[in-house]
Amino acid sequence: MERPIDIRARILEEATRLFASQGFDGTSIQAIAGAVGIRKPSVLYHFASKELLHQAVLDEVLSRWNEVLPDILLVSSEESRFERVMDAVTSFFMEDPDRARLLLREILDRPEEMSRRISTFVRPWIDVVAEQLERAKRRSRVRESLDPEAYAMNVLSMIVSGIAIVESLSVVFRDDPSRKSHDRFVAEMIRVARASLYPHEVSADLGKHLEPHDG
Amino acid sequence: MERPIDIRARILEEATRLFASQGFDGTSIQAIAGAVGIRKPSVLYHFASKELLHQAVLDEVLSRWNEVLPDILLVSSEESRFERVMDAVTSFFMEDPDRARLLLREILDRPEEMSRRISTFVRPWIDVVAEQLERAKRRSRVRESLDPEAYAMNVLSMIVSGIAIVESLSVVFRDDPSRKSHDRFVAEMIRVARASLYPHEVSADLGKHLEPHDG
DNA sequence: CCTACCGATCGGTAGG
DNA sequence: CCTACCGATCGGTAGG
Repeated sequence: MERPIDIRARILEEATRLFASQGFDGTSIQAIAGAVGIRKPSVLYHFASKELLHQAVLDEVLSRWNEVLPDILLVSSEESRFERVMDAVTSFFMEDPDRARLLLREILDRPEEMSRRISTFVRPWIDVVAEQLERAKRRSRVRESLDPEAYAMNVLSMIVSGIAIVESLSVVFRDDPSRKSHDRFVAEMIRVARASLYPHEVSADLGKHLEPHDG
Repeated sequence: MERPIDIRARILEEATRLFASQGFDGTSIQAIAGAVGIRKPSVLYHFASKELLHQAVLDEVLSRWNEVLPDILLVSSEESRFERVMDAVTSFFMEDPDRARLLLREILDRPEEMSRRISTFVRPWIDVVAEQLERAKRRSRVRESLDPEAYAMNVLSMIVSGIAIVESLSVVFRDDPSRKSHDRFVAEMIRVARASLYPHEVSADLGKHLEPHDG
């Protein structure tokens, strides 16, 4: 039972989990090896250095991001593009909150390196979305006072950070059934993003991302 | 010139800066000693262990928080309380973005410990603000669909995270005069928080936090 | 993929 | 506040 299958993938999996929760400096190769069930030099056989393993973990997250986003930009009509992108980004990070924690840590740990990555991976579709919002503004379909680029970056930042830390924030809620306050926080995050976009009240289908939890 | 004055305060100052930018695990006592201009064991004379220094750094940030917030809650009228608290929180973290980075790192590194601290330091005034928002909702002064507790936590999360990482996100803007895109991001953050609160368009005095940079 | 081992650095102590 | 030093752990290598 449970044959090795692909040790390299197992190392990446555990490294992702540990880097996300303990940080790069807080995670030893020893700890990763232990989680996989092998010895330290075996990890270094598959990834020549800790830094290269770190790059591989980041590359995996960013390449999955690149699998999802371009399709959505192409497929969506201009009208629904922003909503679709926001839904896709939210789903992407809620699917595995370690992605959000990992990227947030990277921004804190290596701000200049991540600035370059953001230019490469984020700017292209921020540009597309911002352009669409700009046009929508001229047609008065979104608020006059909205700053399209700044708005798009704020929504992205809010989603990534929010999903990364929601578990620790949930203690504040007077709720109890564990998962409930997590969902309330995320649903309100989406409401804030939408409500600050449109000039009028909207009662859109909030909370659609939460369905998997509800059953 | 530049006499020692208070070495203990200097250690706290450099430790705060380094913990915020490199993280706890990424900062050695050696590095802190070097920044202060003393030797490693001298740091450990003033703070018996790295962990105790870490606690002292956090305690200082949280006690400054406690100096500012309670007064604002007491002084503000119920009508303006939320706006006042949001302004105070924004000012607090923009005054020294290391505070935001430090707290964000703590939430990522020690989620359970920080949950307890959040219960102690944040919940009390989230409760007050949420109660006010609840009453305002009944009087239809804020949006029907708004979840007061979740909204307050989202705004707090957005402010802390946004200020912590704004420098890395600013590369996306087509701006150039360096500081400008930083300000645009923060101004839009405040606009998003306000616009998603009220049922009607508001043209409040946005960007008042940005004055120090402009003048 | 392992055992055995490397120099460097870690947090921390002794003793002044 | 310093020099000198401790054991433990770090990332990484040799060699099979």
